[in-house]
Amino acid sequence: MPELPEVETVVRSLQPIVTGCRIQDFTCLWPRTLDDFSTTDFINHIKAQTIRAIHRRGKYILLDLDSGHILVHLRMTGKLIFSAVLPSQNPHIRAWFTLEGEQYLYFEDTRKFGRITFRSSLGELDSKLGPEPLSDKFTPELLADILAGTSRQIKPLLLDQSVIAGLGNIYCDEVLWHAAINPRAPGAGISVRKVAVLHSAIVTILTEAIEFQGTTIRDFGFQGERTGNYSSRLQVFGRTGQPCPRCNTAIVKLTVAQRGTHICPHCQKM
DNA sequence: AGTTTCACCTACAGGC
DNA sequence: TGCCTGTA
DNA sequence: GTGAAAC
Repeated sequence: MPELPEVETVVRSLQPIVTGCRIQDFTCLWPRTLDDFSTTDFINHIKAQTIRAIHRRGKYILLDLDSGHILVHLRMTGKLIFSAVLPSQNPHIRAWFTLEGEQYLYFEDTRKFGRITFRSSLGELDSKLGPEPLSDKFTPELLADILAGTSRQIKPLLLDQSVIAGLGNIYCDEVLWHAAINPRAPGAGISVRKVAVLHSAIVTILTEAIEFQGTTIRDFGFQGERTGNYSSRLQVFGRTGQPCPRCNTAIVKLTVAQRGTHICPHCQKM
């Protein structure tokens, strides 16, 4: 499940190899991969354009072209991989860009939830997403403001991409454990002290996860066989029944906002 | 506005 | 082994 | 992981 650190890892792995590449063609085997374009319309927008830069906004991969941008969202199982060959034996390849010089940027996606689209400008995307948690704009004061005004539960709030862009299920559980906050706690009720800890947990955990090239539980990978190494640093996610690293109480799994949620019932009391 | 449920798909783990 | 259910 | 539809 690619979240901010995984998407950032993909972007960094592709950055040195795709920038400067010229797009020759695009093939789509699963039409729904293209969000709101027919394959021919999409090709008309991107054809013969050069990829000038690759970056990330929230969980979106953005390929800047001479004119306009390709947006890629990996959702649950998507992978964007650069290769000189198209793995013909792989049944999960949904689409690919043919690049000049017999090279490919292919989109592999087991569950078919991932999406690719095109936008002339990024304004619309930017306005639907909340602040980047690793930008200077994301201050403890901003987080305090976000939480102060709402009775919404903290976990679904942090997962809402229009509130903060980039957190997903894994890192949400991790940061809440670090700040010792119950995932069902209303935003407005959280103490000033815990908000400060939560802010620094968000920044440090996302930063460290990027350094470890993300978390691989099952599906996440990039550039062939490479996988994330942050799995070994997880404190609560996927550790049901194991001792809390802080107090040794057994980690419990519950459901919050329809998502599997891992907490220490002692550290994260309501 | 906020919350809940469901749909979108495939693979795999666990129980029997 | 194989089916069914639940979960990512 | 996300968006639409329904309370």
